[in-house]
Amino acid sequence: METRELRYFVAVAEELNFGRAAERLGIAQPPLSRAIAQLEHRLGVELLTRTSRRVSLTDAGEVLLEEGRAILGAVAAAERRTRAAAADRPSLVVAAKAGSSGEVLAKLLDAYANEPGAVTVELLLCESNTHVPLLDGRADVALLHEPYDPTTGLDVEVLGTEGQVAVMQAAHPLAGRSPLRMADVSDLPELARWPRSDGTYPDGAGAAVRNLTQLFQLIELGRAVAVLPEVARNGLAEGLVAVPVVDAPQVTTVIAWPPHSRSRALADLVRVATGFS
Amino acid sequence: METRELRYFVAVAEELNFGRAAERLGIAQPPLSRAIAQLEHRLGVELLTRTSRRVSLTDAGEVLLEEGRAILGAVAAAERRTRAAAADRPSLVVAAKAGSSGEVLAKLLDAYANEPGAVTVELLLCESNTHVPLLDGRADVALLHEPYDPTTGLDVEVLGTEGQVAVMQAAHPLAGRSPLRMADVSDLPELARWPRSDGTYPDGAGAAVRNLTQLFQLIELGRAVAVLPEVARNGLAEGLVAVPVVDAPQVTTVIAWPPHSRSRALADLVRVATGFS
DNA sequence: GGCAGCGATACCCGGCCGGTATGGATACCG
DNA sequence: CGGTATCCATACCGGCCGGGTATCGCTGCC
Repeated sequence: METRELRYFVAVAEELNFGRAAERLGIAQPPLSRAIAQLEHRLGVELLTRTSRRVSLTDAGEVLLEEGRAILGAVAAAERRTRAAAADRPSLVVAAKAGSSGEVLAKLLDAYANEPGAVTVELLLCESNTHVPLLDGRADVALLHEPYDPTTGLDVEVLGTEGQVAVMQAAHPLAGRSPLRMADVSDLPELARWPRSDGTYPDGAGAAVRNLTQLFQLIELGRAVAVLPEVARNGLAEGLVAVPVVDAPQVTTVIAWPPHSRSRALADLVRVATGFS
Repeated sequence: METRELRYFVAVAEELNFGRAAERLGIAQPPLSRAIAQLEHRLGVELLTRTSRRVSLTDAGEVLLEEGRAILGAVAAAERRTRAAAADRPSLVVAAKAGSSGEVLAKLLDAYANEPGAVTVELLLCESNTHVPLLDGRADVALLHEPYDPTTGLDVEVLGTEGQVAVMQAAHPLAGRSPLRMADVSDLPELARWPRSDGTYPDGAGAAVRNLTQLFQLIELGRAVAVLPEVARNGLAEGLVAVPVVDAPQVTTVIAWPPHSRSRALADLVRVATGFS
């Protein structure tokens, strides 16, 4: 199985439409049809059911889609890491969610910079899906928040745990009540909705947001309420309040990296990070 | 980067000889040279340094070798799992080291067979490197022993922990002393040597063994001594003794599976396994 | 029933992969 | 010190395959 075949199959499986997939791949539709047919023939497995009107995935196709995405990510990662290893000046790329864990990050970078043998550290600030750059090799290490960021297939060390608070306008009806429970906020029409890992939004009435800047703007306008880790209390804007949500899941901040990583710099960074837990 | 290029590069990187690598790949040497040169050109990175007499890996080459092996394993796994998903009768393949953990395994398989919705379970008995079939998709789940089996990149649940004993002839000079320390046995000329993951043996004087049958035969002949998990006491042959080694690392038996696994059958098996810890 | 959308088929062309032959460099040996 | 064996690179050629265009056949839908 060649990566070209996997790229083609993943495109078709995601679009569920040969024409659009071909366009996305920058080739014509007939060679794509043929490539998929060849792949199915070589595997001896039917991956897609085509009624000449609608394309859908078989069970085997679902499996190959998942595996294929992982492989394509690994290939991209391999290329990036190989090039990075050839660069004479070694460096570490740290992925983190913009806005969140700013203090932990600052402390970590300061502490690491004082290490003997510290290398250049680049920051990769993400809006969401902070784990993705780790999987495709754009980052060497990431700060993630369980249970919101997926960590399967990654090595992790726990840095800390905290509860969550509901952030809202001081004038909000719930602002006076304390403590809150999840049931109090989960039905709010203005509860913020975050994108899923595929970029789509879950159904619901609340505001669809993509990053913390958007979110706080909407909260200040009274158009949104959000449940966030406790650190969000720090530097809260005028007119906003944070109310503890006692039964919200605990948020665990972890430092994560791809398995098999053997870089000295990464090991140092992780050691420093876990040192001041 | 195509998997063909990765296969070629991994072959050359492992053989460090274009001729032998080409032979192993079943192609002639010149196309292989060209393919590697093209790969280097496209990556913009020198992967191998060739003096027309000796080939060696650059730092970037080392990285790509490691990543490439993982990718090729993942590709093989994807093919196997896709085919398995197409088979109408689902089944689970469990990898385990032959001879070791026999009781745990028997209990586990019995308990799982009584589960509602249990699927057929196949056993894949390995001599060593039990984790490999997990990485290349020949197995869905494995029983591993930390710290001897690598578990990076796998999801694991701990099943149990035990100490280790030194197994030797009853006539051995150390047989009377109890307890032993690692220092007592680590210098023994007849201490058994196990293969590393690449199949080569570490240097040393002891007997080179590949599986437990060989090992016990050599121990009975007085040609070997081995440090093994405590379960090895059970059913020890006549004339052999097991002496506790107090400072040997604790052996943890874990059940491990590839991350992202979403099969119902696997989840059931893991639940059953952790249930009777 | 006509039409639009979509995948499959037919056929052609060019590039690339793989082959053989050979050159050039280096270590080894007499 | 020259000969030779070894090993990788280069040169060149042929066939296969991936990609293109044109077109057909099927299926919902107005």
